[in-house]
Amino acid sequence: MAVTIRDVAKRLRLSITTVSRALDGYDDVSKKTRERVIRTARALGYVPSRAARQLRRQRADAIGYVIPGQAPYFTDPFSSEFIAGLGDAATSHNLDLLISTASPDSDAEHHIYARWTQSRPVDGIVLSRLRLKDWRAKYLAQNDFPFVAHGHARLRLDFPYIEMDSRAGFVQLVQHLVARGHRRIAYIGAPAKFTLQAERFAGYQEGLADANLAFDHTLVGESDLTRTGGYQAAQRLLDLNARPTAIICVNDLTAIGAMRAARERGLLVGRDLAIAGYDGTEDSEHTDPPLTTLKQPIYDTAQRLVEMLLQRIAGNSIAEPHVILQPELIVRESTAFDIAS
Amino acid sequence: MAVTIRDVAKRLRLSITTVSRALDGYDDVSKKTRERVIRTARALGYVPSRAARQLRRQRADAIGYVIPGQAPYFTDPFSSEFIAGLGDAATSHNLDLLISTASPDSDAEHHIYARWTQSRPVDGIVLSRLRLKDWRAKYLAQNDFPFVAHGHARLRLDFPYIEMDSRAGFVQLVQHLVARGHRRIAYIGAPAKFTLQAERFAGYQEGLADANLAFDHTLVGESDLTRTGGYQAAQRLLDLNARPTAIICVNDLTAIGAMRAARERGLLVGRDLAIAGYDGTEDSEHTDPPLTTLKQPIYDTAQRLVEMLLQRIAGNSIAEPHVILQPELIVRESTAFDIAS
DNA sequence: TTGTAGGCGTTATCAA
DNA sequence: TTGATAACGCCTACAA
Repeated sequence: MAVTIRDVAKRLRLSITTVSRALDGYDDVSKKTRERVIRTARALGYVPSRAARQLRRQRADAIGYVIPGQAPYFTDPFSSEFIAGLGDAATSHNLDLLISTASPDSDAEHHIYARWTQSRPVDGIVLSRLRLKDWRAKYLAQNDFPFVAHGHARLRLDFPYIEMDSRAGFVQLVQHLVARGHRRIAYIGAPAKFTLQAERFAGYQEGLADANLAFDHTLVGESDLTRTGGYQAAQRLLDLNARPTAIICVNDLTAIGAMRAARERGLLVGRDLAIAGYDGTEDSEHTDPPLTTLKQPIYDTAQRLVEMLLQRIAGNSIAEPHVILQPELIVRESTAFDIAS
Repeated sequence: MAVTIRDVAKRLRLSITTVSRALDGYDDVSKKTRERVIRTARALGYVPSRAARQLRRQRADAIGYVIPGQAPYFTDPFSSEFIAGLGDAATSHNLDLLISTASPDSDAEHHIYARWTQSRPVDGIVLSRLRLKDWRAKYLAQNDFPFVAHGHARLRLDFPYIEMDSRAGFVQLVQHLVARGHRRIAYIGAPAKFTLQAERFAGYQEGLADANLAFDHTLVGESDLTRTGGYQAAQRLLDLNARPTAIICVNDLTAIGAMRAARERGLLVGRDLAIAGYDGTEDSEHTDPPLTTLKQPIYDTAQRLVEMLLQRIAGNSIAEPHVILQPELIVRESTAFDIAS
């Protein structure tokens, strides 16, 4: 058994009350006693039992995050950078981070949220990859369970979130391609239920409209946000009679898959075909050629979300509950050259 | 406040003892009572409090994993696939998975392991990316804290692990390159303290010796297992007067960085320069050209490690405590062609 | 400034 | 087959 507060108290011939208060920094403990307590506690290697503290204080000092995605394609750089941000923020606040995995709208997903809200191993939850009608947001709000989100939903619900103005980003991206002479610009998106798809697709369409380019539904493909999904969707687009000269992808992974499809057809990306992504992950710097992308600050956003969540848990109002950030267009070689139209 | 066992008992006019035993499946409860209890518990939405249960049973029903690496370069596909495996296995055993982040041998790393062993929010720990003299293994063994590892250490310590025979894999890889006509084969590794480096580097050297090729230390570079690290190390190698015709990289990320360095020098990977990696992550399928690699079953290994850890926690002996797996050589275009020597 | 005592929600021991 | 009761380790109102 690990050393408990009792052991510390016994050693010092003090009551556990005094030890507890000394360690928690109450000011009704004499300076001398406090020092003795702290020294002894450290010497004995005393760390309060998480479970006991949780039970007594009725909070877990932990937050939870469920990784979206489907085995075996979990290798999403977005998630891992996001988790890193959550993990570091959690550590710096002396919180635990609980992680689970579940694919969107699966039984497993319902299970885990039910368990976390009932059994309370976490005080709050971070949501990502929101859906337009996100049942998780509804459910958590109904149960009055603290949560914050990366992105928002189309629900009559007010909750704290940070979202990217990816719509504006995609408009900008289309402009960039149009300026390079592109007229047949394709789009590979994600399933319609995701907010990110709704917004990025809207940006794509708005960008076309701004440039007086007709929307052509045959130039729209769908992926599942993975490399392989992008690869498959791009194959179809590139085999069209009237092939697009540019493909905008819903994220970097999709773009990486699309680049592969282009190569297999002997197309030189950047010259014969422009390809762009979204996220600005490290991958995008090292593709061949380097990938034009819209960069979002994943790591920092995750950290900031934890701060917001802590405010929510503490019951404080959040200074800026709805944060909207602009993605940064990073132009690289994959869209660097003018297309003769 | 959530519904407690008391509420269930009160509703049924039973003692909390009976309710507890009924729900935990003890056989000294009448069938009828058990059914009533289960029905009512479900109706009320009762889920046992994690904290109370932990305190009473003296176990957390949770396992922990610390992601190795340094912000902001956490985007390591190995880690994210590993976490997915741990997460799924944990979920299927009704365990929580606690995640933290710390760079190797940092203060933060010492901190988190101390906290986890003392404060006991987890019953056991999974270690990865072992170091030759891994203080974590020593520390956990000393404190008699259950753990399993991906890879092993050079310590007089017996603990359960799963490791890849990456040494044999690299020997095989060198053979493959030699058969393609390569004589100047370079190696980009990781810091020497990592077991994976010791083994892969040994395999590289052994492969050279088997082929009667002299070892040339100028052909050895070091990276930090990231794309950027691989990129930088490859730059130096490719600027040598006597340039290597092949580069073996300690992992896929390093190889991806190396490919970029090659492209920037106008070298066609696969024809002018062979490059190979290790891990067999999804990335490797989509590089230009697709990357030859040694594939290890990251997801499955993580799941299997959880099973082993559970045995350790339960105090059972593990049927096969030291598992050694062979990586699978996947030859792709990045090493597909013969080199004229 | 320090100590006593009760209870957070469970499970385990023992008695009925 | 069921129930009363005592912990698990900690925090805190209240008493001294």
